[in-house]
Order: sequence, then structure tokens, then C-alpha cells
Amino acid sequence: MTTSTRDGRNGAATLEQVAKVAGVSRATVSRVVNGSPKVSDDIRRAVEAAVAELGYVPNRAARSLVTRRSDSIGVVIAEPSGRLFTDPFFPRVLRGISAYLSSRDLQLVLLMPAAGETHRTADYLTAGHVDGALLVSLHDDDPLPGRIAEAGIPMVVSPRPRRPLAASYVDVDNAGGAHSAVAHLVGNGRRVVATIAGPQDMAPGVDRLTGYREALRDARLPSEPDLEAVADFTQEGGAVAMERLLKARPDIDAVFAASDQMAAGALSVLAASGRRVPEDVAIVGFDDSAVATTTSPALTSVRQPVEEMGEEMARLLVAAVERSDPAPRRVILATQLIRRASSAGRRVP
Amino acid sequence: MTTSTRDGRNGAATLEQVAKVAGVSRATVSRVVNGSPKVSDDIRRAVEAAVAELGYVPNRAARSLVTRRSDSIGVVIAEPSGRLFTDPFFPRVLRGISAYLSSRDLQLVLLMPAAGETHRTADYLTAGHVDGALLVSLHDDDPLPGRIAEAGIPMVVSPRPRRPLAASYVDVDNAGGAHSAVAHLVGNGRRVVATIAGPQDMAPGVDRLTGYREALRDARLPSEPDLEAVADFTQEGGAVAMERLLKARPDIDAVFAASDQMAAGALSVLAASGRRVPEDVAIVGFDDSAVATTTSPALTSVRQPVEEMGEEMARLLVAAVERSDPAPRRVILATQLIRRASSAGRRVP
DNA sequence: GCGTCGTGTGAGAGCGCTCTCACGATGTCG
DNA sequence: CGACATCGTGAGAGCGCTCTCACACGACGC
Repeated sequence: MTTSTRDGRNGAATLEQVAKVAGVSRATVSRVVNGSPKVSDDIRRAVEAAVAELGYVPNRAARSLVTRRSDSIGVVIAEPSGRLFTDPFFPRVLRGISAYLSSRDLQLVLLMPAAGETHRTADYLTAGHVDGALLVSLHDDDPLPGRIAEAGIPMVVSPRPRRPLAASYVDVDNAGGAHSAVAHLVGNGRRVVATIAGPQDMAPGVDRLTGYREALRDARLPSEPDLEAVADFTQEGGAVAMERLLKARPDIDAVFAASDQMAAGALSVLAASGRRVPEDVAIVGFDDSAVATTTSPALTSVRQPVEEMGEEMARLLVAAVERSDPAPRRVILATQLIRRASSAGRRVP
Repeated sequence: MTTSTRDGRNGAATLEQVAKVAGVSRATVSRVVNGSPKVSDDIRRAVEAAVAELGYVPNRAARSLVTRRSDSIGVVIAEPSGRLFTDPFFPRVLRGISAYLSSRDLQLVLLMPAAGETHRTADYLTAGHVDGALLVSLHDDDPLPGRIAEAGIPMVVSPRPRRPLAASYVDVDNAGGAHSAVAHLVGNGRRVVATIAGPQDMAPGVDRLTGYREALRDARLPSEPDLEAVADFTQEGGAVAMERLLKARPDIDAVFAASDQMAAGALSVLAASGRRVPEDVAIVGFDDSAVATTTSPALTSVRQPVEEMGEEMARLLVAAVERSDPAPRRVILATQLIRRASSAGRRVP
């Protein structure tokens, strides 16, 4: 290392300077920096030495200008879907996304549009500021995916969109997770298994309900409307749903809630009604969030590989951007049932 | 609107084309787009019409290349500080940051470096890819702020750094919040008030402990080492600390925990020891996170204006970038005590 | 020994924008 | 009525990079 090191930003070295130091042309330095194979070994070494000496970092703007790629990916996290404020789902997805993008030297541009900013967000994404978009947790009626598809920008969404959409998606096996939860309850001797379902305008809500029904059918238990209450993934919603269920069917001996938050709400209602958990009523949640361990008793819950989802989304998107491969792909990740006290033991008849 | 609309990205209109349609020069269009005052009204209108007609959006890369500004801000969220996975603090801060940046048409580039990537992150930030940096929740020994300061990149950190640092910061009034929590407990007739403190290598941990001590002093209650246990903001840590406290001082009648997670851990230990909350022992948490309402009883907690913190950080940073004003500023936001069942009522002596 | 090819390198154009500077038109003053 | 500001506009350079194309050079075949 000699005298000249990078000094902040304004003194940043340019290709030109590296070329002069290495005694080659600008074009050759560019080739080395971009890993072109058609450079002789000795020249490559000379250039690399010059790059190191000057602390050269390519100017992204200049490169983008000519390549017409921004080397950045937009990540859209939609308006507070309750989830935003109650469990650390988003940071974990972002971690997964970030890990993959940074390994590929891509920028993660985060967009958290407020309500009513859909238009603005779509404008931004379609203006060529990003090479692709990752859409997390949109509602089914959001016009964003449509606008992006129209503009021909590659995208990957999660969860599974319920309307047909020419886009790749990544999701967890919601139905399978619900199925395993209910099978677990039935396996413990429960016979009157209710569910507090999530909102039916999002795939996770729908799929978890489907999984519940299929598990009952597989266990040859009747699936009754009385045993199903739809709520909104929140604690308050879960509490209200539980009250409704108990009123209709006081003989309930197990509950599968489609989120931990709703399970927590149900728990307080069960306690208030004088029922013991898990002795009288067993309960299983979904998400395996922080809440699951703070309730008493702690919640059995379905864990999803959240970071992995983010990583997989990023991987699919980058592949689509690079190969400009329009064939949509689907990735479904497995869930895992985490057993805790809320569904322990076996009911004594 | 005529035939020519923007078609995705490649067909994007350029200044040149807008100029031709409007019948003026490229320079004039540039002036209009950038809001220069020295353009006559009729020409301005003509240009604006042409811009609308062509759906013109300035090319960020080209602009950056000449202005030598990236119009983007780096936001660094450090390695899982526990907090990342247990409460929705980060999404909320990000929301605040995002809201302000998008109002100023600035890109939010998110960095979530994994352990050991500090060097890489610093390289990125100092390479001129961003105009400024927001550092959230770093540990005191993180070398990142130093590197950034060295490179002369504007930055704002949160929480308050404990080592002297020539940077602006935003934080909540941790000491004040803790003080109000303890005053509340004392006001309810509690006399043996313990605390489960946070890690002492971060300002929030230190400041909340300080607030606790000051409140005891103000209430003319003795501050005893026996009544203080340090934990790590997690539920497990809180449980262990509570056990330690009970062993040393079985007569404890109130606990101030520096996080809701720790309060939740303490709650389970108190229950296991046969103590009733709030009748025998009252407890107050900090953060007012989702956990606070799922425990039983629900936790009284100190609420912090998280979104506001993010917004304020962004505001300070943008001001520093624009005015290249190196004078560090400090902003401390007020907290609010949210009363719930865990500290209700009054002890019957 | 001359054409032909392949291979590594350099010259140069140009990506879309901003910004300085020059210039013509208009207004102001002595 | 000429000298001089003032103001709005246009011409043109140049930001740092990539990429096409031409060229020099050695290897090869006839």
C-alpha cells in the first residue's frame, strides 16, 4: 500500500486513474473489474494491484447509466397488516432477503408505503429504479402486482396470491402446518376441536382453515360450522371468536388458532370461563412467535422458516432478473410443530 | 394524453425528448424538473405538459453521476440484538424512517449485516453509495460509527451512544420512563421495589437503571444492590434474574423490568413461587410491546414513540446532508406509562 | 511467404443528466 | 440615446462507466 488511499468519496479513484497506474487502458481495467475471461494473467495481476493500491470502487451510478440496470431490488412491505406491530415477522423476512442480496452485491431498497400510496409506489417501481420487486404480505385486492406485471418488472410475492397472477411466489405449507396441529390435538385424545381461522381474504387464512378441515376429515371427525370462527389474526379478534365458539359449543376440548396472537386472546377467554388449559381445553397457535412463550401456559405452535422464505424470494427474483426468465415458479416451505404446555397431556374423560 | 406513454423502462422518455416535445432546450427542461425559479410561467407550463404527456421520470443514475449524490440513505440494523426476533421494534422504526425519506424522495437502502460483516458494511457505506447513514441499535463496541465518521459521511445513531461520538443521535427518555414506572409503583404503596435491569453495555440498559435509582431516591427509599439484577432483555434472562432477586429478597413487593420480555419471564417465576400479581407483587415492563397484552395479568409498561424516533432520525440526517452541517444534535423523546393489571390496586399490608 | 484466423488490447462513442457560460432581449439610468 | 444591468434561455462540456469495433500480433495452413 502506498500513499494514495481512498479518502472518503470525493477523492474516489476512477477507472481512468487505475488504468494509468496499471499502465493499461480503461477498457482493460473494466474487463478485470467485471471478471472478463479475456485478459492475460500478468495484466490482470497488474490491474488488481492498482485497484488495491488506489482503493478503487466502481461508481454505481456511472455503471447503471450504461448498463441500464440499477443493481437494486425493491422490497415492498405493505400497510400495517396487524402483523407489522405484533410479531417480528418482517425483520426476519428482511434478514433472509438481505442476506441473499448482499451476497450478490445487490442493493435492498425498502418501501413501506402508507395507506393510499399504492399509486406512488407503483410509479416508483415501474420507473426503472429497481431491477425487480419483492412484495411481502399484500392483500388480495392490492393493485400493485398488476401494475408491476404490466410494466414487465420481474417480481416475486409472498404469501401465495389468491388471484391468478403471473408471478413467482414463495409460501409456507399453511395447510400442512394446520393439518399437523390438528392431528396432534386429535392424537392427544381431543374430540371436539374448534378453530379460530384467519381472515379469508388472504391465502394463509384460507389455507390454514383448509388444513384444519382436512385433518378433521382424515381423523373421521365431523367438520361443523359451529366449530369454526373467523377472526383477523389479532388478539382481540381471537378473544371475541373464542367467546362465540364457547357459546355455540360449550363442549369444545381443543382449539386450533391460526395465529399465536389469536391463541393468546382465546387463552384469556378460556381462563375467564373457568376452563383449564390444557386439562379441559388444549390449544395450538401458529407462527411460533415471541408471544407463544410468554403466555401461560406456553403455546404449542406451528413454526415457519421465515428467514428462509425471504432468502428464497430473493433467490427466485434474482434468477428471473438475470435470465429474464418469465416462467413463474412456486416454492412451498415446510413447517414444524413446536410442542409446549398448552396442548400437553391428555384429556381425562 | 396522446399515443406516447411510458412503456416499462426501456422506452423511458429522456430529457431530450421532453425538450423536443415542449420546443425548448434540454437545460430548460432540467430547470423545470428541478424547480428552478428562473423559468417563465408559460414555458414552465409547456414543459410540465410535455413531462406529463411522455410520463417522464428523471434517470436517477444519470443525475447521480453528475451531482455526485446518490439520493439514498443507508439504514443499518445490527446483528440480532435479541430484540430483532422478539418485538416489532425495527419494523416500526423503519416505518418512521421510510415515511420521512419517501416524502423527500430519498431511497432507503437497508443493510442488515450478519455477524462479522462490519467491515464489509463500512466499506459499502464509505464507498459513496449513500449520502448518509442511520445506525440503529449498535453495540457500544461496534467499530462502524468510527469508520463512518472517519470517512466524513453524515450519520445519525440511536440509541444514545455511550462512548463520545461526533454524531447526532435520537433516543427516548429512558431514565424518565423508568422513573415514572417506579414512581407509579411507589405511589401504589409498594415499598420493596426491585429492578431487572438491561445489559449495561447499552445506553437503554444503563439509563433505565439510573431512572430506577433516582426514583427510589426521590421517594426516600433505600437503593440496595440486593434489589438490582442485570439481565439481557430476554424472557429467559428475566426469569433467571427474578429467581435471583426472590432468593435474596423474598419480601419484594414490586418489580420494574427494563423490557416487557424480561417482565414476562419474571411473571412466570413469580407465579411458580406462589405469589399473586398484582396482589403480592406488582410489576411494570418497558416497551409496551405486543407481549404486554398477552401475559396474564397484562403488563403495565412504558411506551416509547418508536415511529417518531425513526422519523426524527431521518429528519436530522437529511438536514445534515443538505446543509453539510457537522454540528451534532441530540433529540430525546418522551415516554408514556400505560397502566394495566400487573400493577393495579394497592397492596394490603 | 502470404493469406487467414484467433486472441488480447486500445480507441472512442455515448448512456441521461446538470451546470457553467455565453448570448439575446428587455429594462434602467444618467 | 447609449451604456449597462438583469433575466431567461440555449449550447456544450463532461460526470465514470461499458461496449463495440478496429487493430496489432502471433499461430497456422497452403
